[in-house]
Amino acid sequence: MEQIYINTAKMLKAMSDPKRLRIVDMLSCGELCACEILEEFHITQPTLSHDMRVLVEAGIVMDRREGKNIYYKLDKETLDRMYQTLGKVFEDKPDCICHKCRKN
Amino acid sequence: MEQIYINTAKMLKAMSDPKRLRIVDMLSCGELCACEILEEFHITQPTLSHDMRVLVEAGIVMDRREGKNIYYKLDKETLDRMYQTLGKVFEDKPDCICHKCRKN
DNA sequence: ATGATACATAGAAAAATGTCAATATGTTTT
DNA sequence: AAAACATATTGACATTTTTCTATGTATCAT
Repeated sequence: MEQIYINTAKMLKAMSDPKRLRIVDMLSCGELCACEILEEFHITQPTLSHDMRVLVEAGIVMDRREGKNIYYKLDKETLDRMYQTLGKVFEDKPDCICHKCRKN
Repeated sequence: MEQIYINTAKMLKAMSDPKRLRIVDMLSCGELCACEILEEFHITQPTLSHDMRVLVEAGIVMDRREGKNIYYKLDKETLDRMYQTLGKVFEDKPDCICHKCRKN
């Protein structure tokens, strides 16, 4: 399987949970620390910590420590690339496998 | 959790598997029957059948029977709406929760 | 009708995921 | 140094997902 599908699928998977998708939405306009995010959900702190790690490892979110807090923000460049890639996946393409099939 | 996140997350989840994402890519330029898709993967027929059902149930793909074959194609309208929604999730928004947090 | 072809369903096993309570780590405050 | 605070890690358990083999169903060809 080509790497592009693997990478993109990993990011999609990270956002394929309603609460993680909402977290991305919350982060889309700026940084938030874990405690601010936690307030919006009925989950325990370790659960959020795990969810944030999923987003960070997918490359969607970046984290930094400031004193006691960890601040999270979107990696807009990565997210943008992913969005563009996804657009291409949805688009018609002249070299698509289905055209090969149709020749038979 | 708001329905928009639930619906969108469900579609993302359906595409969060590399092979299913590739199937969407293959379908982006036209219809294909199950056997044509199957040729491109090293999976059994029941596995593909299951994957296609995931895509259909997410609303991403439509199916129809023609003789012995089942043809699959993308539901472009649904996919387009999802893509637009995702774009809005990634965008900065004036009414974002993070602005509320920042006021405190 | 029979057999062949294309796909779906059922059942099962292994792997991944989601979630929690308990505890550890790093940072600030006192 | 001790306490308090914010977050991470560990270990456990339940649920979901992935994938297979075996079997069922629908359609076509003979």
